[in-house]
Amino acid sequence: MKFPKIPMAAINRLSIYIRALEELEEQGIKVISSERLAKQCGVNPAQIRKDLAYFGEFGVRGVGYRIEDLIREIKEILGLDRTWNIAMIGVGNLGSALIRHGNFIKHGYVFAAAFDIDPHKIGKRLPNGLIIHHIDDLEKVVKECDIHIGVIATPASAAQSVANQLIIAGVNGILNFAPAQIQVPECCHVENVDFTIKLDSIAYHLSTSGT
Amino acid sequence: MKFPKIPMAAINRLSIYIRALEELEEQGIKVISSERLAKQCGVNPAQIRKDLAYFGEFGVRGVGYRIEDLIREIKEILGLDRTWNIAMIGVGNLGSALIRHGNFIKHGYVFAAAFDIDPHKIGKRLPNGLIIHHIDDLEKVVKECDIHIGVIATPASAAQSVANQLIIAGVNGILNFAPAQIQVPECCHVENVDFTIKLDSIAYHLSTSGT
DNA sequence: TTTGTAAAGTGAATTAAATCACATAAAGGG
DNA sequence: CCCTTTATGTGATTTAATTCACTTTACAAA
Ligand SMILES: NC(=O)c1ccc[n+]([C@@H]2O[C@H](COP(=O)([O-])OP(=O)(O)OC[C@H]3O[C@@H](n4cnc5c(N)ncnc54)[C@H](O)[C@@H]3O)[C@@H](O)[C@H]2O)c1
Ligand SMILES: NC(=O)c1ccc[n+]([C@@H]2O[C@H](COP(=O)([O-])OP(=O)(O)OC[C@H]3O[C@@H](n4cnc5c(N)ncnc54)[C@H](O)[C@@H]3O)[C@@H](O)[C@H]2O)c1
Repeated sequence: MKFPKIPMAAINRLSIYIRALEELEEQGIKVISSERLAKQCGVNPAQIRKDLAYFGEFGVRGVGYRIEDLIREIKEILGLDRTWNIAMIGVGNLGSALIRHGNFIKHGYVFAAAFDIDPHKIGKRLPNGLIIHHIDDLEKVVKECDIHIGVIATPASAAQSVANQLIIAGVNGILNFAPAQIQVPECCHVENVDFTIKLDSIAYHLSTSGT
Repeated sequence: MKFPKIPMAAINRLSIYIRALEELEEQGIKVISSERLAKQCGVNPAQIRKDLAYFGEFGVRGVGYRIEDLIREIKEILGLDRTWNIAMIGVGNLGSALIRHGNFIKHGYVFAAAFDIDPHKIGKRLPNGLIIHHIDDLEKVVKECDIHIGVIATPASAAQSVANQLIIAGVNGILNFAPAQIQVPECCHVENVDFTIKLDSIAYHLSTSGT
């Protein structure tokens, strides 16, 4: 295959495929066809084959994909053949729930540091052992802990300033939970999570389908 | 305009526009052009005009959009000219953080009931006054409280069974936080929220841009 | 070894979405 | 009252993503 632009949607689907493949592997299944995998993921079989074809040939014609190998290959494509250290900014309601959550570590994401601006929280120790640092120590701690991803769980009003601090500290990947549109330079990649947009979409569907 | 299929992406953008418009309104601005709004939302101006054109004509040529009116119109399009009662299923880490969060009510989403299966939690009262019901009382409570949306915040292993119960209870809108692909009938609309997919996307970008 | 079959890989066709570019309409000033 | 400015609304165009349909290849059974 030549040099195609890879659709972002394809990247996101790779994550979905991994989830399904890991589940199948747990069930002891060794090999799967694009057709069966597609059914499980709710997509078109050709879609799976094309998504994978952007990166190489991973299947065996007439047989299917060896699950163990495919998981490893996709993880390599996505950069998940390593762990990623994450900084949590804003240890409130949501931030502490995320840190407490055990699922991230299973996928190689490690909360390696936490930050807040509230004097009552600074210095406190979280259940998992992390100490809450002052946001002004961000740059120092990011270096020390080799952090590459920042999660913004502050109020929306602080989101842009926190993003700026992250970028100065050399963090180029941001997961933003605040309902704010943050501006970052080219080098930085931001993903936004906004539950209310999802709820709005549900509300739209319920309204238009006569419920 | 005739009868175009409306892209789902357009619906999601309407939510984004509302957020921006509400912010502008707070700043005392009355009227805005598609160009300025587009800048703020990080999209193409023609995109905004086209998205709105699916539903009618809301602007004034040569002038722009009256912000107050446009907010009202978009809310009506999305079905946000009312409140929506929500049931939280699974009052754990994440579920309780969501219930505690004040932002949903501002957008007209009300947590009207909470459910769990853990005997230690059933009957307990949450900070906001809600009592945690047993999941088996779902159908009854859904009727009593006029609930139309269910939020699944249980472990992935319980997600499908909870979804089934929601549908039997007559809930046709589901926001699913569990990392599971749930199957529902045509009449039901599901939105999935999976943070690890977003993290995977960040990892991919960091890996491929030589960081 | 040969042959039948299953399923990956892929160029072509289709479908969908985003953007352009211009005709159109409102507002304001001379 | 007309002319200029401005920004919407939209058909045409471009770009992107998905799906189809066929070719290729590996394997297994005879
Ligand atoms: N909690 C939820 O369920 C939920 C759901 C959707 C969206 N969100 C969004 O996530 C964000 C966090 O929500 P929350 O409920 O945890 O809020 P919260 O108020 O409980 O926590 C916010 C934390 O950020 C800290 N903070 C404020 N400014 C800061 C700064 N400049 N640097 C570092 N820390 C700072 C505060 O001290 C506080 O501890 C908000 O933007 C909210 O809109 C939350
Ligand atoms: N906490 C997070 O930050 C986070 C992040 C991403 C995804 N998730 C996902 O959200 C879900 C919930 O996460 P959590 O951290 O809150 O887990 P949790 O274990 O803290 O809470 C789950 C709750 O669901 C209840 N439950 C289990 N089976 C049930 C059933 N059949 N009916 C009703 N209630 C039931 C449990 O009793 C428990 O109270 C999980 O699927 C998790 O993977 C959580």
